Amino acid sequence: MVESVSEPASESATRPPTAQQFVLAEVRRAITSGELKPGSAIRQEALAERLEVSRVPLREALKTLEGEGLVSYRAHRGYRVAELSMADLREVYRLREILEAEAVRAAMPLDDAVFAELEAAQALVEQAAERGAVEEMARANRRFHFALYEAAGMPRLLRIIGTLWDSTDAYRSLYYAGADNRRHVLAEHRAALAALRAGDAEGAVRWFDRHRSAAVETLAAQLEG
Amino acid sequence: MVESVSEPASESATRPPTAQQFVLAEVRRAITSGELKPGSAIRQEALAERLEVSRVPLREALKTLEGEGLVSYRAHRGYRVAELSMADLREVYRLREILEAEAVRAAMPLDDAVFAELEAAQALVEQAAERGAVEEMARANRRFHFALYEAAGMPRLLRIIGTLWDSTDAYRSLYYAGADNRRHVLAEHRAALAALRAGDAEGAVRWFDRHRSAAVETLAAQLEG
DNA sequence: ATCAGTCCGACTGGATCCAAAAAGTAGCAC
DNA sequence: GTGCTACTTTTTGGATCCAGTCGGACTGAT
Repeated sequence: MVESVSEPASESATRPPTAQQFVLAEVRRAITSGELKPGSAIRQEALAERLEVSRVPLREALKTLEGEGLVSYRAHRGYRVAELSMADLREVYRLREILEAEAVRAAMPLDDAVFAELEAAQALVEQAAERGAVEEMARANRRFHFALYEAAGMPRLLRIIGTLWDSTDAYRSLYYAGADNRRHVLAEHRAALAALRAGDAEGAVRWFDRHRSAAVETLAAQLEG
Repeated sequence: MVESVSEPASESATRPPTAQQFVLAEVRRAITSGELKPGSAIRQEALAERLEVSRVPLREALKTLEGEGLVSYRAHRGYRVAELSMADLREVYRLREILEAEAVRAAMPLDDAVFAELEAAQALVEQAAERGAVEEMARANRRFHFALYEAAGMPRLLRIIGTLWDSTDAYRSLYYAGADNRRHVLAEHRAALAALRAGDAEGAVRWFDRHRSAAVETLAAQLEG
């Protein structure tokens, strides 16, 4: 890799101030994008070399990912990319159902800034869906949901929901790959947004529940078949 | 430290197979027991020396604790023992309310082995309470609650609840220090257990809610005053 | 041919050393 | 006396090196 001396911000966005943060972001991306396959062993030396750092920051990043459940670890055997069983997938979605409902309720009533952010994010989701840009849609979708969850003002809840999302990110892109699914997402977002505008928290919660159910059932069918 | 060659199990229980696991357990204990005070900086060199390991395994243990929210971290400034604001404390208890209710419902109906474990744990809680053994009571109490939550068969949920407990462990001991509080705990446990025996999940959930409310309100009064 | 035991290679775990960043301190100008 | 700057100290971040463990391959016996 060519390292510019005077311009540190050469590659995508600014590179984090420490190697472990850089590695953390990079490995998380590789896992959630499916580039590193579930169940596969992580060879520290090889991966560290590929990222041009030593094993020390890599190991610290892996410890963080272990805490998030993205990798599993056994002493003297190293790290593996975590595998999600069907039971795990359903558990994650069940927990999201409970926790995101709480977040939505706690976020109400929403102020104008939140609505603005929700609408901006939704516009991006729509654009990406139209173009079939799966990765971009996943990003915009996350921004949409988390704009709402952040408004709850519950940092720990936000963090937990975030880790639940991370652990299923690889599957989410799979879901967005279907054009029908993308249409569903848009319709559900719009309906939830309308409920939120009407100040109807329970209505929005119900739409988000449908939103998740549709995703998990589709994925379950796809993965089992 | 004197290391026996033939008998590795010299100090309390068997020492973990890796230094980082040993350090993790030790630092977690020090934080949850209040030995390391909230807000204080963690000097890696000093702490590593005290535990007779190098900074590397200590740093990996701290990364794990960061994931659990027991310490906070800022690049180039190091780790600090996390401070719980009143808002944090209330958020933790609110999340526990939601998640533990889910665990109780999912655990029903309980089989005999779970009842046996619950009763064994409760007996220990009663004994410890009578003797005013705060630390021991905290341990037995945790065993009681988690026997129930484990029965839900939801590993991620169990883990999340565990981290929420960890983050408030230091306060829990404070609560148990009051004789009145200990009496409350016993009564609430007994009532919840009776509801569980009757197959009444919602009744048990209500008792656990009271259980937590009593604790958080008492603590709030104590900490604000 | 199968299985037990041993050995060797590969990989992880940990210690030490070095680099870089932040915090503290002293000196200087105003 | 105050505020800024340069320098020193302290502490964290990272690289390299060594030790310990695990798993598989090889050997030999039954």
